[in-house]
Amino acid sequence: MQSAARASQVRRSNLALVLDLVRRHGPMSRSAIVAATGLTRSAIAGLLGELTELRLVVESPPAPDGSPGRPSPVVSVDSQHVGALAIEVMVDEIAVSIVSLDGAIVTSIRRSRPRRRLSVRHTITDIAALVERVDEQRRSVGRSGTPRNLLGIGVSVPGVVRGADNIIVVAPNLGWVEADLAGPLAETLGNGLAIRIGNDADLGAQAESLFGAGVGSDLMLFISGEVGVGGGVVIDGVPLVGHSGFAGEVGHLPVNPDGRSCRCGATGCWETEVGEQALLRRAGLAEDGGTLAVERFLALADEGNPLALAALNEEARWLAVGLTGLINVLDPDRVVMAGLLGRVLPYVKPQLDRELAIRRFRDAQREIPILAASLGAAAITVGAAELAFGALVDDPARVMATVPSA
Amino acid sequence: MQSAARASQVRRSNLALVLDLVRRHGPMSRSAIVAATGLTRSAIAGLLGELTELRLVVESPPAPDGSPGRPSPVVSVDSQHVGALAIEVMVDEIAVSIVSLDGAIVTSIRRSRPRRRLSVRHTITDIAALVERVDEQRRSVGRSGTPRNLLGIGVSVPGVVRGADNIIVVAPNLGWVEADLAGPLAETLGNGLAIRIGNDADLGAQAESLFGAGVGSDLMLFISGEVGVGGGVVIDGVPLVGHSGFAGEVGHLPVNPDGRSCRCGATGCWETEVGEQALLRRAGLAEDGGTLAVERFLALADEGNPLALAALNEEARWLAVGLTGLINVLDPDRVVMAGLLGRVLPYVKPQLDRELAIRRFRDAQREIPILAASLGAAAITVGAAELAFGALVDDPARVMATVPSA
DNA sequence: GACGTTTGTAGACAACTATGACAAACATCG
DNA sequence: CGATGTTTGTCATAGTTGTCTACAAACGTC
Repeated sequence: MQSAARASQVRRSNLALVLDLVRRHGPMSRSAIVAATGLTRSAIAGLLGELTELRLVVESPPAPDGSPGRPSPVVSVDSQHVGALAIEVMVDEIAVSIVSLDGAIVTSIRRSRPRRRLSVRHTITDIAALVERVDEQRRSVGRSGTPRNLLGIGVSVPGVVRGADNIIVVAPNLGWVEADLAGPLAETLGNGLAIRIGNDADLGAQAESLFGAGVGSDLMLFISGEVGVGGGVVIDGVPLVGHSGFAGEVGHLPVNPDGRSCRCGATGCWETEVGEQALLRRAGLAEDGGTLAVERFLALADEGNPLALAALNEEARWLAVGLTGLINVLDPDRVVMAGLLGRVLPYVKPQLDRELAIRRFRDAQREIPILAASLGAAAITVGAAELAFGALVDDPARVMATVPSA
Repeated sequence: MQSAARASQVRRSNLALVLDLVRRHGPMSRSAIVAATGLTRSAIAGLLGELTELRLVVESPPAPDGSPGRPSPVVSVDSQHVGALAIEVMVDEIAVSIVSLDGAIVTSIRRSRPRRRLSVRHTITDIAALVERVDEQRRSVGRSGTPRNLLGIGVSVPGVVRGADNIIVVAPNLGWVEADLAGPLAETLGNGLAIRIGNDADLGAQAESLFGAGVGSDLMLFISGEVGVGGGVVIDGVPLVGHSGFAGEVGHLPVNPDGRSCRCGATGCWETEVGEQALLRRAGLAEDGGTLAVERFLALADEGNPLALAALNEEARWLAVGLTGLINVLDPDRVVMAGLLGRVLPYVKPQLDRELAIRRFRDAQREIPILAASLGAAAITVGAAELAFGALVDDPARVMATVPSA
């Protein structure tokens, strides 16, 4: 049940509303905020005063734009005061970044790692080392663009994460089952920052929804094809989490009962038909070739290699099958494809559109835009940081009360 | 974007909250409302005073229950003052009912109709005649349980409805395409009541969520198998409508690329594998046998007829395939099956559970309850009425201002 | 019948936004 | 260049709402 509204919640809600608006929209004039929110000038003045005092936004002197009337000062997100630590755990790499409140990646360090260091314990050690280096950079003088305070830590993981207790239920490519990363990591880092874990595709989805190809969408379906195929659904800017935090696992949509058996134990999952390995296999390349093989494949496709084109044909067919189901169930206003799927989209788009037109039975007039993600690899970084910013956007005053030099 | 909070919206929100609570929970003591909402006794007193004045709830004298302390009066929904007209358009039948605010069906008239009267024009004529009769009953003296004011009209249709303009995009079994039922119907009835149209499965889903097997769910997946297979998703009591109002069309989830071609033009839709016709066909009965054949089939299954049991086996298999996908994408806390699927559920449940356990790859510990709907045919009636009550639960004061004898 | 407990009521209080008047900052026009 | 009209920020005031506190009412228990 939604909780009851109190008078004080109004302030909290409006504070969050304005902050969220400026974050999504980017720098905007004070009067534009008045227009967008419907609140009065006095109310906005009060809210912006508080947000400025909390050092979450800054007001710049107005820039006369040639229209009559007194010009309105421009409000932007303050990128100097608070930021978040974004940690990305991938199969062959670990990355630690600092993201400022406006969604900019300020610092980022990536380090590849051998397959034998995939355990949770090794991962934590490696993360701690990178965090140390990033923190040095942050503290070092001369770097002025860096936020002075970290609000929290967001971790992206290629696996299923239970929202309730931050436990990684299963991460097939890492070989993790019911793994607790957040607890030991917090202990190791020992900086008291709150840690939240999220599924990489879900985080990418939220980032694209906030700052990328999903801006303005009321129901975005996000599909990310990396080694596996993941997905996320964002409704009016709010990620669909599901009952246990598992929503969006589109990779294991059954599409082909006669298909190959999947890592998950089932048969004919979407992932086994449209994932990286399927694409490489059909093109006659090594299934486990990784990034190199993918680049090779894309080059072949550019050259018009028949085997590669045939593989893309199959890809389009199976993409259409899965997308049809998802579109029928969710009725999104757009589909955003990221990772490998975003890269092959230009090649498969025409056939994909044709197949979708055949398979979707109603309202064929309206074509659902299928777009490539626009943030690239940054999406997951920004999305992970959003895990830490979430509390802030929910209740700015409460969170900032815990920051030292507020 | 969510709109800004104002002081007056607090009142509106809390008024709606309390009304919604009492509607969902049923009669409850005033102190229970205080506990459930977290508001103070004074605040609840004010809100209940207003709701009582609006004649939406009634307070009965407290019934001492043996516990110490002053007993609290019992608050229940006032079923006497406002109601809604629920109209169900089905293939072989039309029904018009009056539903009171507490979700009780007060009056209901059903009339079967021949296949040749399926056109929109005929449908409107038939509805008007039934509404006339229902209205007579309502006005007739002696019927004291009937609400004195109708707030609006909700219409359930077995087809895809575009939320924005109330247009029935397509209703395959009625042969309708881009049909406007609401406009002409409003003109014919001429009573000025607002008409809203909804998909039958969506409405059933909402009703089950409010008063049936979905009570207390945070993400319910509802699947209704009548002639076709429809579905609905209800998140925290709010139906998922999608961008255009099409969400929940699970019947056309592609599950079998080698399957039969579907009415929708695609191939291997879930509906063609688990729908009524598939079940009858596999049992060796006439596909188009309708209700009679279904009853025959269930009788055969009860007797242990091998062909019927084999058909149920196949049914369970394909149910599992579709459900796996939906569960992976949506992560519901329960699945509610209605119509024919609800009736065959007891037969297929064991095998369905086994197949789901194999196919679902993670968190296998937690079994997702699969329940039969508990409202039966009443679900759609109640759900249709909810289309009319929706505005009330959203902003009670505004809506009641338009009711005459408020 | 006294006591403790729970609950409804009433008034003072605090928090918030709305309203309206006024001053400041701009463009335009003569 | 100055007068005029427009837009905007600021300030004090008013209105609405829920909270808090004290008190009375209604119950069970001893």
